[in-house]
Amino acid sequence: MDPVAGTAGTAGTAGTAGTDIRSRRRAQTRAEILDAAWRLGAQDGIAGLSLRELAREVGMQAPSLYTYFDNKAAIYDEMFAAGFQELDAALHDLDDLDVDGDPVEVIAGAIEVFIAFCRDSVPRYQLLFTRAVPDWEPSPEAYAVSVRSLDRMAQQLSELGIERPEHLDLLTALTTGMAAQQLANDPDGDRWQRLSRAAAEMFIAHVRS
Amino acid sequence: MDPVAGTAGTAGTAGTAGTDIRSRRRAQTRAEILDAAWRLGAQDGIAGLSLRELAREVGMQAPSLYTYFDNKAAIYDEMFAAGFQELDAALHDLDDLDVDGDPVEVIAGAIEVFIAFCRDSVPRYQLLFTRAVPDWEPSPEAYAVSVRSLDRMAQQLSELGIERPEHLDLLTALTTGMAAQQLANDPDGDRWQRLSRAAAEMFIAHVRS
DNA sequence: GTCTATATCCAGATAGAC
DNA sequence: GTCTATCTGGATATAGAC
Repeated sequence: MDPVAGTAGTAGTAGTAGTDIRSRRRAQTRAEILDAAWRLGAQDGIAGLSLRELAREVGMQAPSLYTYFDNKAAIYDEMFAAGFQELDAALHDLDDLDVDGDPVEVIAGAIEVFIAFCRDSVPRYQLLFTRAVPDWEPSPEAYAVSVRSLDRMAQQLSELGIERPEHLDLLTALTTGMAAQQLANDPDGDRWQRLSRAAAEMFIAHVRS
Repeated sequence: MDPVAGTAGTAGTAGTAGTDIRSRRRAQTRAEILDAAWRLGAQDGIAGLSLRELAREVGMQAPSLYTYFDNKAAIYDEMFAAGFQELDAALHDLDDLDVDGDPVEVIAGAIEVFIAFCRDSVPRYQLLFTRAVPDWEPSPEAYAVSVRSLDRMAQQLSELGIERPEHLDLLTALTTGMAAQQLANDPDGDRWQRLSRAAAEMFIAHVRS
């Protein structure tokens, strides 16, 4: 009943970082629910997620989910924010190459990683980068997470000398377009992913011209 | 009651090209229904189309729609095929430039036209180029229409000397990516559309290298 | 915290009278 | 060809017992 190693959380608040035994258990159940949501999203598309199914997947009845999340939109919100944090992590590894890397190598790596990230979880791709879920859009808080993530990407590019907005816009169109084509038209192959280097060469040549 | 200028259609068949008075009236009502479907799709997203709403929009009760279409999927199918025929028409005008045009000009024009086409009708864009409608995919017949349309586009590009599959794949990714970014992030502006020429220059320079 | 039962609302599709 | 009435099945969400 007492805090084990409390830092800030008050027992019983809605935070996910509580250290109280109860809140730890609660956080774990929430994580299980979100895991199950990704799993179901991979089966029926993220837009097809139903709370009944989700509850069954974690072995409870649908109304019990409301103990852990305010509503369905809150579940999407948490998944959305978590997805961008995973994108940050995936792109963070590229930082090692930034220092003395050829821009072509860095951009090629970034495109490659981005497409791989999208392929790694189709429902995550749908939730983060398409408007696949009707009647839902990220809450301001969740949206802020995505903005920060994209800002960091722009920051990394500016360190390569790519700073003109037109260039950034071209690159985002190219990269997201390649990912979209890959998932839509060759989900099990690498028809667009293997063009990452060619795309990077094309783009850098344009920036330098 | 008698055929007016019959060519082939038998009165009462499912064809849309009948010349019988009855079948002409039927074709017109079908067209009205499809018009209304595009209109509603612009309001709530093409995925949110409901047969009840659609019926109300054309002044009938929902079950009456089944006189004109087998089911909801058949409505989507006709809209899908019609959308690609409209794309053909939009791109057909570019043929005039093909003969002696600079490839950069032709590609820039094609990108520009494609983005404009997508912006011209968001629900059409959603239906043709995204997987926005859950539990629906085009029938083989409708799909064949889209394949023919894309084949024609590839044919036009090969006349410009762009024939390597890798180049076609890069161009489709770039073009669809620009359209997607335009609609998602600047629906009322031209932030990506105005980059059509820059994108074309970038692409052609790459092809020539 | 979990359950059963239910409220409320919506969907696509069919039966059968007129 | 159009209608009313209905079937069937789904959804999110809440009330209240335990």
